[in-house]
Amino acid sequence: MARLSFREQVLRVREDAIVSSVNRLLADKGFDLMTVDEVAADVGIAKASLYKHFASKEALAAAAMVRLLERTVVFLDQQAARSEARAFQRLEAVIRWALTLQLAGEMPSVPSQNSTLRAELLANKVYLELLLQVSERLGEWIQQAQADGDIDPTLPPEVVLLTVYARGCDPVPAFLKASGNFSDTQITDWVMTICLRGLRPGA
Amino acid sequence: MARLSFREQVLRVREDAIVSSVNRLLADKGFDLMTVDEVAADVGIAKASLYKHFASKEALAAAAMVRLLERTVVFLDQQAARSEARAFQRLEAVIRWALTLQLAGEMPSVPSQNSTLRAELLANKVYLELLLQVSERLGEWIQQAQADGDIDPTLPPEVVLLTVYARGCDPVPAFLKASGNFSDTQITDWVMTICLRGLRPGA
DNA sequence: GTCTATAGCCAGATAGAC
DNA sequence: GTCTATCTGGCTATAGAC
Repeated sequence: MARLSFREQVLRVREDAIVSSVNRLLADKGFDLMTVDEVAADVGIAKASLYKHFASKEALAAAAMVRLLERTVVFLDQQAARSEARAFQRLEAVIRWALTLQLAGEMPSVPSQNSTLRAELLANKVYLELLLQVSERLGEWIQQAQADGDIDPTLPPEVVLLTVYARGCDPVPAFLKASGNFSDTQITDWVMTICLRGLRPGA
Repeated sequence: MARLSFREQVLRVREDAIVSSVNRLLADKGFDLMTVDEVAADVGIAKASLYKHFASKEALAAAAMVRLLERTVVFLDQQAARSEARAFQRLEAVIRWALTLQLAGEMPSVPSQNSTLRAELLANKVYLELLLQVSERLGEWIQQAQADGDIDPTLPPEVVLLTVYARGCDPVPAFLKASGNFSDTQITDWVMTICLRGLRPGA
């Protein structure tokens, strides 16, 4: 039993290494331009070995998305534990975290246009359940923040939620970073400001 | 000479039909998922004929981007003619126009990640010149709006410019439209509000 | 479970007749 | 310039030995 457990641990470590590579490549090139050959080369194993762990390229991307959502749940737990914080501040922290991930090149991007990928994600129960959980918890904070007068109450929560999610694939931070003129902190602050207060002058 | 001119006209009409198809397919599926076979089928000609007009798939996309920029210049001219308008109102009109294009499925999307496409665009002098012209004219309006106190003067104009450009590939409008719960006008107004005033309650 | 080698497919691009 | 037919390369996925 100890030996079997050890093997399982090795398996998990290897699969985690695979998902890490996929995560980075998805952040770097996106799903369509990422090739399974690259993933295999990055992990350092043969392509056929990859397919022993994951059934398809879509399954690889799904695993990366699931891990992202799992980490998001952990982050939401941490924020929920800040009993002194307002809902708005928690949302602010979530957006800031997403921007940090993106600037670090760790935010996987999966185009919603790809139909085969979309189908596989919608058929993935773990993914759907996590996505639902994250959306519901963010939705509660959004409504609380609206009740607190911190977020425009005339906006439908659905619109606010999508706006928050969209920070995960906002092209602006990457472009600003590529220009080389600004620090990550500056970029994050500006994008946060624009998201929360808009382009108009502050109060 | 009249006959040659006629032939040239036919040529231009055909190429315009090609670019229109490319434009729609780029808006619908994006560059990576768009296939040249689809373009040919949509136009109603053979693939080989397509290649008599455009040298590559990248050249097709570049032509669509050039046409978009040309139309943008026309729109900027119209706005510049509104002598009573403030710079901020002109920028507002530009963003609204971009959102309208997107909701109509006429905003071509070319991922900045694709290196071959990127290389071809950066080698395209017409494209670069138009992009520069648009950026400079928008940049002037942005600085004017900042001087007028309509846009936060602490934001670098470069950041504001990228934020404006990003409205052209904002995934939020399409998602809201796909939900089927809102009209195009509502969607546009909300995204405009969020872009200009942020998520915070209005003044 | 790991590898090498390859099947199968699809998309970009071209040849050559008309 | 338009077509049909084809080439070529790259990518997903798998076969089969170890």
